[in-house]
Amino acid sequence: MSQICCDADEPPCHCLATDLIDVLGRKYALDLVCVVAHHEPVRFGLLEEHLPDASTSTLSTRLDELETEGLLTRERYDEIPPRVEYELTDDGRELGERLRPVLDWIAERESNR
Amino acid sequence: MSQICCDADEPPCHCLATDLIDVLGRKYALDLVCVVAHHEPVRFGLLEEHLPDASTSTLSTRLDELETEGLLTRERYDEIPPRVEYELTDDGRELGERLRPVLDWIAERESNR
DNA sequence: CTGGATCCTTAAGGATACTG
DNA sequence: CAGTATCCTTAAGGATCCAG
Repeated sequence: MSQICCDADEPPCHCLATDLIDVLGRKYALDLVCVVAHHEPVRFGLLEEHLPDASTSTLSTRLDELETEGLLTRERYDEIPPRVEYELTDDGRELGERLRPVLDWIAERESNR
Repeated sequence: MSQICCDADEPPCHCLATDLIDVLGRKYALDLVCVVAHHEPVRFGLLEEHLPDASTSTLSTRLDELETEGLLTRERYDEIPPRVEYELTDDGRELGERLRPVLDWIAERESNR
């Protein structure tokens, strides 16, 4: 935990107050990282199918935020009808891999009930 | 990502919609897991010092939730003035360890700006 | 000291309609 | 198809005060 929090004799640190943590805490953010990781390149419509509880607008803003945070890219193809594809950036994949043990553990723990 | 999301040809999964993910997404939840992990057994007052932006009530409810989720324990000592100590459960420590690579990466990424 | 109770504010998210 | 714009609801969180 050394990098995560200060030592006992140090003044309190606030290392976790980052924009990224903030964004990842919002609804469907982790889900999006996960779904995109597994289906990239993935279109908006498929993301909606995977997250039917999320409203269009929420999904849209979350994707914006994740793009702003540099975790994924949005590629727009000028076709009719329009097509847009989302992919993870290298950072997004790195995060996804580090997230995996956490989410696996949570899923496994959930199934033991 | 196999455990986290369905295969491309399967119907969409919703494996991430768990109470735990929900709670961990709330404000200061990750911070608490981290601070408790590094300072346990830790008293309420010290948690407040570490998270000065969090209100007393938020901290309190978050601790309740984390206890309900089985991630930490609250030990009350009948003294005057009262003393309460928080510790992680085995599950809490397990989560903390799996969270570490994620948070380390975020912190490191943050510092490269 | 450790909160619980209360009240209040804000912002996150949902529903819907509309457009390039 | 892939959103954006708008409006609205709800719930999360903050501030404050009080109590064991």
